[in-house]
Amino acid sequence: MLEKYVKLLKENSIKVTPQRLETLKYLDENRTHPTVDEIYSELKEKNPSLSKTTIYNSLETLKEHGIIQSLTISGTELRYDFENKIHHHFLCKKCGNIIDIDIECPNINKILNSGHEVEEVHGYFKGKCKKCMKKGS
Amino acid sequence: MLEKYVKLLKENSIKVTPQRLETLKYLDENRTHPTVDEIYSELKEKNPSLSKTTIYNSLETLKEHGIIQSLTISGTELRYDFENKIHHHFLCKKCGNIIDIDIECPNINKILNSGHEVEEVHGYFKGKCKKCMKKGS
DNA sequence: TATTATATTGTAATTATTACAAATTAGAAA
DNA sequence: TTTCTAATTTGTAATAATTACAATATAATA
Repeated sequence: MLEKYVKLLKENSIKVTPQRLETLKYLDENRTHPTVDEIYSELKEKNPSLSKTTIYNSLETLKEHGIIQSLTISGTELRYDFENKIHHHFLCKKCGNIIDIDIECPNINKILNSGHEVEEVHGYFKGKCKKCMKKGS
Repeated sequence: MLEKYVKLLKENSIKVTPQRLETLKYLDENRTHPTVDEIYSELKEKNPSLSKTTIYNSLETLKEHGIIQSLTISGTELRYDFENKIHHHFLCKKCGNIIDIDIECPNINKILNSGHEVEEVHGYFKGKCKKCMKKGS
């Protein structure tokens, strides 16, 4: 069941540890762009000796290798995304949910031609989501 | 000299205070997307009794009224921009500079049609800037 | 000029993240 | 399988950004 994640780590020459596997599994199964604290709190249930520093370290390592990506959409805390392909995000200021927006960025080529070397592309929209709009208030 | 900023505040029915004027002036004259601390440190030179909380409050008020915008590009701290029209930004991971990228976002209409209400649009690119590329290393 | 709601100040609290040393462990080599 | 070592995990302490809040001061109105 964890084979998928073992493979991911080995392909990237990253040592396979239970903490890294569980972190990956959590991100894969929770596509809600969780915070470090959300990941930590959940995983600590099953592994009480888990340290939050380990979560920080694991996420950093996974990100460095391009396996996952981090979002700076909220401004106050980092959020993580198992999906590592470029896509956009919508943050609802009302309910706090972060919604995936699957659109291409047609501007990347312009940037590439500008002489800068692009490693990350982030498209963030912020406002009130469809659901919250319907609810009114 | 500060008339420009007085006008901006009055147009938005915001009380005119020296702190707000100086904050606006600083942002207008420093298009480097400064942090709260940078703004505070600089303005404190001329006004030693200035409180950092005031800078936070002023920036929040100005942002609420759409006079300035905040950037969450770095993830660890907010940055502020006098330019309030939609444009993109490039963060160089080497030198830390944030460069304005004047491109349109052709995707906004897609989002608007999706049922979400969009208040902010952020386009962030991260990597190594032209200058740092030339320097090598 | 007097009044009042709002803004500023200063301090303390909160929250996210990083630093770091000691203990543990994954994976290579014997 | 056992040993070894570099890398990882853990736990605590430190740092940094932001927010809360009460007391004081001030802008703008009457």
